[in-house]
Amino acid sequence: MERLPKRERLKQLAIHIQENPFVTDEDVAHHFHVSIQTVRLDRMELGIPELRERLKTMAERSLDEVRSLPLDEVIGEVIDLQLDKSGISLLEVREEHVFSRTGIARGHHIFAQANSLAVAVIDDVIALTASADIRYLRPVRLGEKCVAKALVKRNSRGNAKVEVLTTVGSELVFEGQFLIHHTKTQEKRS
Amino acid sequence: MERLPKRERLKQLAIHIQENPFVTDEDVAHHFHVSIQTVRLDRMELGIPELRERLKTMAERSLDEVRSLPLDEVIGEVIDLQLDKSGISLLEVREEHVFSRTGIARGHHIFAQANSLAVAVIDDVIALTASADIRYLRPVRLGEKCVAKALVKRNSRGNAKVEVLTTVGSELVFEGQFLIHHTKTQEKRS
DNA sequence: CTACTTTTAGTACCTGGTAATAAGAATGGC
DNA sequence: GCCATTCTTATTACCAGGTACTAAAAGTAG
Repeated sequence: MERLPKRERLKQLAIHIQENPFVTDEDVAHHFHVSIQTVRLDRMELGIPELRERLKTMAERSLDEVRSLPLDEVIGEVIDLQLDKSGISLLEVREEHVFSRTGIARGHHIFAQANSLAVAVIDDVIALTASADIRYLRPVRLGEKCVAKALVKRNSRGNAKVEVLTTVGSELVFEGQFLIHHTKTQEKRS
Repeated sequence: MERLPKRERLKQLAIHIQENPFVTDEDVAHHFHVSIQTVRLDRMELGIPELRERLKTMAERSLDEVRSLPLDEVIGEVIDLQLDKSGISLLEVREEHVFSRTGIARGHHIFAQANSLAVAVIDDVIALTASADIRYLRPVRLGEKCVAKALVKRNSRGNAKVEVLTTVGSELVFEGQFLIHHTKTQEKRS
């Protein structure tokens, strides 16, 4: 590739990175026959984030689809729902939830119940789990009934903190603190 | 969180990272009340990659879905297709392909035509673009007809290199070298 | 030629690691 | 209790892929 005038190079560079988002500044520099410093200046000028930031954004995008659950996809049965306040759901552990040998429920099913309830309890069209701090206290077995109780601890604009406690009988088996990002509208279901 | 015996910590740590893939070793160390070195030893032992590797994998997963195009979603009209050899497609630039003011086609439509043809020309059930080295030579305008010609330059097991040249009339407007990953089967369409 | 713009290079620092080494602490068996 | 083993922690050197800043060199236009 021949060297381009700056304006043309900026244009081509933006396209190049857009279509090769895994590319390093060094690779771009080789491609356009300029120094790495020039590439970085160009990227700044174009407002294109560095490779690691781009990867992070793409990774987040990848997770968004997994985590965004409409109400009708809450894991378990919704027993009670007080939007922006609290909720309760029930999950009976069945064959497909457990490791085949041990009869112990796989952690991610327990998490899924809690996570989906945490999202569902937020009164907004779009609500996503941004982060979670969770704890498993006891294995859950085939046939046991998990009662997840969600409590909205805090709900500022765009961010909500939801605590979910899951019990079997009176015994606590799982607890989680979920940070939920949501759009700032206050009406999800009329 | 109380300190856990190693076996229990390994188990919990695996779950924690799985469900919080954006978490740093430092955060994990705080969470489990152990040193960062211990977390790293644990991660190694569990075979869990470092944060940046995880992000990269997730980002790649994010792109996979975008890039995988079945034949019936090739952008433009397939004129000729010699599997594992060559292909030709035609794209007429319409209103929805252009910037509203300038009548110039947005680059990514041109790319999409080429990319989808490059993927389609590979005789395999699953073929994905791994990387591309492309060049726009001339803007393409509303109403112009882009003829993309793909030529398979090399096709070893799992990897193929496909060159795509796009012309308007006899004028070259775009060229690209695509590296296509594919599963190693040799029969996509019987 | 001169003023301005662009490019290049170098330095210091950042983040989030890996790898290797070694000492300290904890644990279990005799 | 002692000793061997395992686990934990810390330190050092290094890596990759940057940002931020400074300054000199090169290029461009009037």
